[in-house]
Amino acid sequence: MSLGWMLFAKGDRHVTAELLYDEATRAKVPVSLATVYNTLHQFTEVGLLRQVAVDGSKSYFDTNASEHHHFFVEGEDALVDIPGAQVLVDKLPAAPEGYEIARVDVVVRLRRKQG
Amino acid sequence: MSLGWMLFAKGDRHVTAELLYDEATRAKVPVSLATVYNTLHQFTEVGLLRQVAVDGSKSYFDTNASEHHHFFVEGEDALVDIPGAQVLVDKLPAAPEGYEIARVDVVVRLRRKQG
DNA sequence: TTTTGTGCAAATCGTTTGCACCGTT
DNA sequence: AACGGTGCAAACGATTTGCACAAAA
Repeated sequence: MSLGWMLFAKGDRHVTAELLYDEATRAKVPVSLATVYNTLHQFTEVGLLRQVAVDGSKSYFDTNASEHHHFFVEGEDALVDIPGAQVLVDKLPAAPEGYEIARVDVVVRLRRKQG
Repeated sequence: MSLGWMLFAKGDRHVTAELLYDEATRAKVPVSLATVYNTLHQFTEVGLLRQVAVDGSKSYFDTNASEHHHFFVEGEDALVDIPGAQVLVDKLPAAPEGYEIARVDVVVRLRRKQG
């Protein structure tokens, strides 16, 4: 419950399990990391969160579960929403026989411009 | 070297480290998993492979390093190329100040149709 | 007392790293 | 003897799981 409030009270956010864990700890809510994971998964199953896989290691949970895409800043590991309307995917290929499209994820990978 | 042959002899492939490791073991090429990882990373640095992050856990290496996107079958963990020409992303948002777009990844998540 | 829910210690799994070994200069 | 390259055992970090405890029936 407390975790729920932390997640959704502040508007759209992208959290990693560890980030939420630290936040909870700082807020003197005593939970273990495992509990944070379990809670995040439960919210995800119910459709309140969306799990975003963007780089190999950690995974992000997005409190904005609606259709939209992401910027991902390499090296900084920051994830930023792109409003759904700003990306338009044309010409989606047909799904192979027997399968249907569950979701389309677009990740725009950013790199800090040098100079 | 042997790993290189395994990877590129069979045309376009998507391998996980573990898959390549099993293959090598079966082919009586004695390597450790760590070596497989190191080798995959070296190939990637040199631009012969492309690392694809598609779900939180394992990561895939694609022997097709050119610009193209992927189908990903949930539950089966299968990764399939979509020829580059079959996906067209319109209206890319501008990169935020100070950043440039490094790459755009599109993952079309598939689910087995029931019935 | 049984049953159901909750939280976490410990295990798991993919991945990385530091170092030992060996051939070459 | 110093150097460079290669492979891997062991460490690591993110995530999952099995189980112990507690409240409800």
